[in-house]
Amino acid sequence: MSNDKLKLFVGNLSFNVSEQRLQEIFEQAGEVTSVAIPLDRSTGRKRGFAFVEMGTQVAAEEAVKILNGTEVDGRQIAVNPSQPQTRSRGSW
DNA sequence: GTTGAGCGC
Repeated sequence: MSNDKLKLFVGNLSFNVSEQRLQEIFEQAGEVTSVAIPLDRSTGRKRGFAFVEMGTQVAAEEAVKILNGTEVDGRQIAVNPSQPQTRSRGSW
């Protein structure tokens, strides 16, 4: 079965790569709707991970299977479907 | 170098 969300979590990311770079990479798998690299809200520095949203679910699955383990800037990225945005207490 | 975003007490 394949019932993942359109949101993709990218871990083990190189600090040298940018959202624009990620989008080009993920467009190989399908339609990229959005790319985001969250920064540390305390320091404003990169944490080494990113989020990518695909226009369709099949594209997201293709991204996981094709781009997971892809070497970017000398570092292999980990692509997985993202979990719900675990807010400590703001879900309701 | 791994789950964002408001978040501290």
